Amino acid sequence: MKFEAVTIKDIARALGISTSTVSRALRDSHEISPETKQLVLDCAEKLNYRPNPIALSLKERRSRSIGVVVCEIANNFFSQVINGIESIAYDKGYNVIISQSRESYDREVIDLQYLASRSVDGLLISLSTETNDLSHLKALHAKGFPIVLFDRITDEINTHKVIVDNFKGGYEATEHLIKNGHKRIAVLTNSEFLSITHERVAGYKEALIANGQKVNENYIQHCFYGGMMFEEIEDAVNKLFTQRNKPDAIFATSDKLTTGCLKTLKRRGLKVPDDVSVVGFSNSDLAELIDPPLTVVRQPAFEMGKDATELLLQLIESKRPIKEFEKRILTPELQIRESSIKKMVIAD
Amino acid sequence: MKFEAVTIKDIARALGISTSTVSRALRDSHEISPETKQLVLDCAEKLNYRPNPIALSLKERRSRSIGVVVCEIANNFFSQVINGIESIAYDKGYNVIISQSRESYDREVIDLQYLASRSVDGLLISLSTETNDLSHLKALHAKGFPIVLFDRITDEINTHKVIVDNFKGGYEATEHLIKNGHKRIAVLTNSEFLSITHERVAGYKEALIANGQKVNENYIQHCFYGGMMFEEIEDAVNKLFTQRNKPDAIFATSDKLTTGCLKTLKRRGLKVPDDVSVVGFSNSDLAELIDPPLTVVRQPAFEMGKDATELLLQLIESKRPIKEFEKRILTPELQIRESSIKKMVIAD
DNA sequence: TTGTAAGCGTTATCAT
DNA sequence: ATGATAACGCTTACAA
Repeated sequence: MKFEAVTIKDIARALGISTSTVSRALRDSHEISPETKQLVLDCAEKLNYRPNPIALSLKERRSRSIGVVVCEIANNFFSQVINGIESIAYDKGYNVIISQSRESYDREVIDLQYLASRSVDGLLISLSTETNDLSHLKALHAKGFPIVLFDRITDEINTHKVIVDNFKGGYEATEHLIKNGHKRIAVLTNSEFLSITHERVAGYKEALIANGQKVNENYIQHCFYGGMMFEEIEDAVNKLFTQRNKPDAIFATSDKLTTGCLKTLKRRGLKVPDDVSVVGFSNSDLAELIDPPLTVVRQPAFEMGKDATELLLQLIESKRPIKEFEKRILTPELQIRESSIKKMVIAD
Repeated sequence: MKFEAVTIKDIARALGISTSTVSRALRDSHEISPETKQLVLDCAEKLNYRPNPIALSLKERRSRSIGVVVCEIANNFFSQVINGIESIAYDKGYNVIISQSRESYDREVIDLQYLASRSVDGLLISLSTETNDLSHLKALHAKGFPIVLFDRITDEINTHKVIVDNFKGGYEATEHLIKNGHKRIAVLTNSEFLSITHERVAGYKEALIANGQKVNENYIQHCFYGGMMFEEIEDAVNKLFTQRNKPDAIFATSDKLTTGCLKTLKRRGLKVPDDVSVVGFSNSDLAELIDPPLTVVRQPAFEMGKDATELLLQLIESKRPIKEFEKRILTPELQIRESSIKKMVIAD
């Protein structure tokens, strides 16, 4: 009882004309008589004809769909990016096919391979935390497959990229803590494989140095899986607080790390900001309702999704090869909510 | 410079054999000599052959992809549902194509039509707030197109459905407020078109009645667009607090309404729970970190996505028509965090 | 203006 | 065991 869809053939048969005529009439070709055109259009309407996009894809060698690979959908930042992606894709008549790497290199490779085997016209990808070897992406890119990297990027592949100014985000967050008198600022961050880690930590370090503070490697805690399992964050935070010189502030470099950090501190009975101040990357609505309202670095996620998609469609639809690849750098916003940061006495 | 993909033809040519032989070898047909098979396999490997899923789709009249229509991706609840959907789809080798109605009936119709025109094998949908007329879905369903409804469903279509026990969620949330002595409990809810609205409000009303309280229609505020624009929530909350008999508690029936409600109260300078207690549906991680930690009704969103997808794939892959459609009802969890609710003196 | 036929990549049927 | 051919639904030279 599968439903048989109406094809161009059915219309042709019904009208006693050829399929090519029908096709032309539907595509509004000028080389067709107005009468026939109307006839076909009416018939198509009556039979509720819908062109088969798959047949079209086969013919045109394009699917009008783009693939998206992110580590996780259920994440404020990425779901907002996807929102941006979908908004542009919808406008341009493209489908969005989503798949999650779940921070696994193997899954990323599989996802990529699957999507790229011509079921999508191009790819938007934010690398998984495990991804160190980029041969899968390189191979694809070398074949001329349109790819745009966003958020977690790599310099090993020369294509369009969209990121926020992670250095700036890290710098400003740290600087804000310093300005409030903090002297022992720790950073809770992701895998060292990730570009965002380097950039945000670099900003952190630079802010310390620019303000005459020393970088203390013990204050830098990496969560390899970015907190996919909560215990990872818990361990990292615990490590920070079991050293002699406990930090007086923490800068968390991602949505998940920020939430996890707050949760862990609460469990340890540490008050924010009385015992320790916290600033983190966060795209959650709730940051301002948290106890106390949190100072956060907010990323223009929606815009990132839109930009990345625009660039990708540009790649897909451009006839001639792109001369130079664009690296678009958006600006993150430090949303200051004073109560979340303890004013320390600045003695010097 | 479009990359030319390797086809079965290329292998055939390279080996000087026919495409049918290649096809058979790749599909591991038994009616083929081991030598040829090995030859083909090696060659395919060498040329890095990938079957073209589009050609396959055309042939098999199935795309191995499913469509998902939700009002919004950047929403804790829905992104968690999508996570569940993706997890099952991935296991079963299906692609997930997402599109957002953005609470617009027109977009929902377009999305549906587009997805259903044979580019997906089935559809998972949670209705938009504007959706009152169901003819688009009915037509599709009547044609035998596999559809599973989740969360915001309708009884007008006889197919598999997955929801949480919204009545129970509404009942327990309200009951919890009553148990703490609240006498003037308002409800902030969605459009009257939505099933979730009816069910949750019904639970609310029933809890009131069961506890000897009267239902006050002035305490029931609907946000037609579910808070897509924040002002809507602000207006609704403001209405609650400009009547003579101001509520002493609010039950918010969705993620977005809960957040928006808290935000509005804060803007109005109303303290939770000193001035008004709040309980809401919420799937945010941050509920427990809010000030004060919020008592919420949490929905098993991931499970909902998984269940809906399983049912859909069952529909898609079943040869014979389903005898009876299943309505799966998951259980929401009332996560009580006492500090968010003011203990009122129970006088009677 | 309209029809015929080839082709997109694959598999299934029928020969050989 | 292998090859030729048709078919999936559509577009587009090329003919008529």
